[in-house]
Amino acid sequence: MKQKEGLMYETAKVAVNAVIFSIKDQRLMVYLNKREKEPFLNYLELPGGLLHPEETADETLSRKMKGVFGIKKQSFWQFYTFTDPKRDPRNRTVSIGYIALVSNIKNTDLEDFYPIDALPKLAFDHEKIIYKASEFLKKNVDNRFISQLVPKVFPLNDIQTVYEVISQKKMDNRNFRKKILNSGVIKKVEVVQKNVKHRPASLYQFVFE
Amino acid sequence: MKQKEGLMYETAKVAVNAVIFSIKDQRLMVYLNKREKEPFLNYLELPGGLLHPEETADETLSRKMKGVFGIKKQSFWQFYTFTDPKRDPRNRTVSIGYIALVSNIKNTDLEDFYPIDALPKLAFDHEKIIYKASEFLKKNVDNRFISQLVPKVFPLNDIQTVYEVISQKKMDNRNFRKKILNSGVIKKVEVVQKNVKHRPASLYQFVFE
DNA sequence: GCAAAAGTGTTGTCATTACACCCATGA
DNA sequence: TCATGGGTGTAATGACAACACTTTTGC
Repeated sequence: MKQKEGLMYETAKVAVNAVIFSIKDQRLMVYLNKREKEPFLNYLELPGGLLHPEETADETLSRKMKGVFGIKKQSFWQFYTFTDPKRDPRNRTVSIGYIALVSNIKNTDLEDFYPIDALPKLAFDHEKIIYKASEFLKKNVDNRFISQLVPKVFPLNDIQTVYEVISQKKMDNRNFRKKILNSGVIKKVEVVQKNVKHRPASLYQFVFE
Repeated sequence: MKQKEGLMYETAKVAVNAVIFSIKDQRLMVYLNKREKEPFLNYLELPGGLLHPEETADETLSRKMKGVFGIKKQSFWQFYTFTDPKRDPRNRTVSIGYIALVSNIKNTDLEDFYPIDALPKLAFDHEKIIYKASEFLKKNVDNRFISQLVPKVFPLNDIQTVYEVISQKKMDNRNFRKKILNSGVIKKVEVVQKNVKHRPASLYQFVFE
């Protein structure tokens, strides 16, 4: 139960990795970059990076996410730390995993999102990190998360789709509407959809203080 | 979004710390040791230690917990990683926090458990770690956790107390019994309490496969 | 008028809450 | 016989599930 100091203890690099989820065409997507150097040259990988000397992991993530999809401080969550001694073949690196959720994907970024149910082989242990992240997400389906995955205003049916994709089950449309409207977490706004080739939907927004 | 390699990145020591909870006299208790060296000489601290070169954090924790309260592999959970650059005044150390739950405290160990609502000043950031751990516990009240906090067989009312202490609210005794019995997670065993100076209680056990 | 998605109510079942008294034992 | 915790039932309320058709728009 006591610690011994000594030469037997190594040090490690400490990294953060962000699993940035979004939803497109009723599929859960994750943001990946192509590696441009060894190891794992040309493999896809999660964004991330090493902690600077004076930074907390949250600060590292903020820095790395600056300007990316408008991800702000309150919209990411630490979910697990990966410590397999062989996870980086170069030297020992532990990775602190974060989840972030984004809604408004610019068209230029769209090609960097991949459906999580059909990923190729990724760099390092990033498949494992993504798997653990989606388990976490599913286990914590909650309006705070959901609200990150839709734009500021949205039709009710869109948010139902988000619930369905994350929880991986279909819901009854009437029951869903009753429940979310009675819960008081969303309210109607005074504009409606335009330029859709069907009946325009009323739009809603979350009412978090 | 891309990583740059270079001298600007430091390395860090990586530690685990275990927040070992138990319940005594309807209070949530945590296991602490007295530090026998600087820094924080004579302050109380959480048990833990540094990762060895070939270990995952889980393995480090298993090693440290070997023989301690009979804590086995399946009975601890990683909950958060602490990365404040100043959390250890000697050198940079990140700490991966784990929760463990124990029920059978031997009398000789009793004095090492402290009620979490009246802790003195602790070593390092261990107060913060304990706070975060109890938040996690409260948010994840669940039979898998609860079953770790009671002996193999127990009276129904004991387990109600455990629920009450963790969720921090009182429950109605009749409703609690109905609910837990209907849920099918516990079953009666064929012995009853003895040597109590009141009506002896029937005893139950969890029925996890 | 057709395609496409939006929107709407009722009923049955089940889970949750509130609530107060008698029982079995040891001292 | 008293103190201590163990053990029990019923009624009201609220949440959730199942279920099918009409509405509004663009083309």
